Amino acid sequence: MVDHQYAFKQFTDYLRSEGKSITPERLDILDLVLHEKGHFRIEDVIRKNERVSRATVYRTLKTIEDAGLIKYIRTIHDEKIFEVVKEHHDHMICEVCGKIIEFHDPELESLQNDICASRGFSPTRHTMKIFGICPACQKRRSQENTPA
Amino acid sequence: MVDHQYAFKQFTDYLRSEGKSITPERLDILDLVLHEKGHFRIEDVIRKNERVSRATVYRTLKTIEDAGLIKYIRTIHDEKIFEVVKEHHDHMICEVCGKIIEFHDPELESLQNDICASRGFSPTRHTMKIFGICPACQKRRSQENTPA
DNA sequence: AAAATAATTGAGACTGATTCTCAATTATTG
DNA sequence: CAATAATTGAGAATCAGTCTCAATTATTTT
Ligand SMILES: [Mn+2]
Ligand SMILES: [Mn+2]
Ligand SMILES: [Zn+2]
Ligand SMILES: [Zn+2]
Repeated sequence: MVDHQYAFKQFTDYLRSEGKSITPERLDILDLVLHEKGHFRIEDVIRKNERVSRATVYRTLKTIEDAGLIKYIRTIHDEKIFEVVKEHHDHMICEVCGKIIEFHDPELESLQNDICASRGFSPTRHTMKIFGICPACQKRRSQENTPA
Repeated sequence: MVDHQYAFKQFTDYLRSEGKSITPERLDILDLVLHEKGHFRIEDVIRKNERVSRATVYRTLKTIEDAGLIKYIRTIHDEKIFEVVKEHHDHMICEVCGKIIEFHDPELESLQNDICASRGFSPTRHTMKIFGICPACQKRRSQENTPA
């Protein structure tokens, strides 16, 4: 999904450009994060790392975020959920099962830019979350409401 | 901006429909909240209320939120910011001064619905935040970069 | 209106998440 | 390699938010 080689270069370049050290802890966390599929929580990273301390996990996730390699969203329950930054996309979040569906729509993006332009606002990034019910949960519900 | 009379009715109706009591604490908090202009933080409400306990402020804001009269967004620094629910709108948030600009665009809304429909997702609500630089901060910046 | 019942409140303890402190360790620089 | 600067780990501290439970207040019932 994401070129690890390239991500490591991005990260080390970022560290150097900021005068930060390249430490095994930082590289380990990045490696772990790159191997996560989809969305993950901080506690996942803490647990999967016997080696690196909790404090450093927090510090390093922040650093990786600052480097632009990961970002986070908030679920309906306000939980922080991280993900590796790929192409830009937005999210649909199921209020029943919590499933997160990613989508991207160029028309939507350009419309947003138009809206900003019309107000003299210079956008750098955005987040959009649509809450609702995913197809699977809709099906499950309609079945429950139609007993045999 | 919002009809207080009507908001109180909405709230008391909600409380009754849920078998909840109509208490002076709840009415006080709602009143305070309705008098807030724009966006406010929980701590604002706690401070402005010598009378009502912290726990009850939290509980009551949750109740008012459940009644659909307020909602919250997260700033760039992850602070919870409440606001009284008016017509639906989205937000532009200035990364320099923190200013929150509200906007509404029907085209954007219908496009979102189309996108959901095309994926079989049944939307109930959404939040969209565009981060960037507001007109005022843009002007300030360009002036600073053009010394006399 | 008083009694009985049900819900709410306040104070402070508690929780879980995140940040901080600082001495010990490790990376970088020349 | 020595000197210097940055990072780390362990646990203390902080912070927002939640919980407990006895005392209080609202609602419902006689
Ligand atoms: Mn995603
Ligand atoms: Mn708003
Ligand atoms: Zn679902
Ligand atoms: Zn601004």
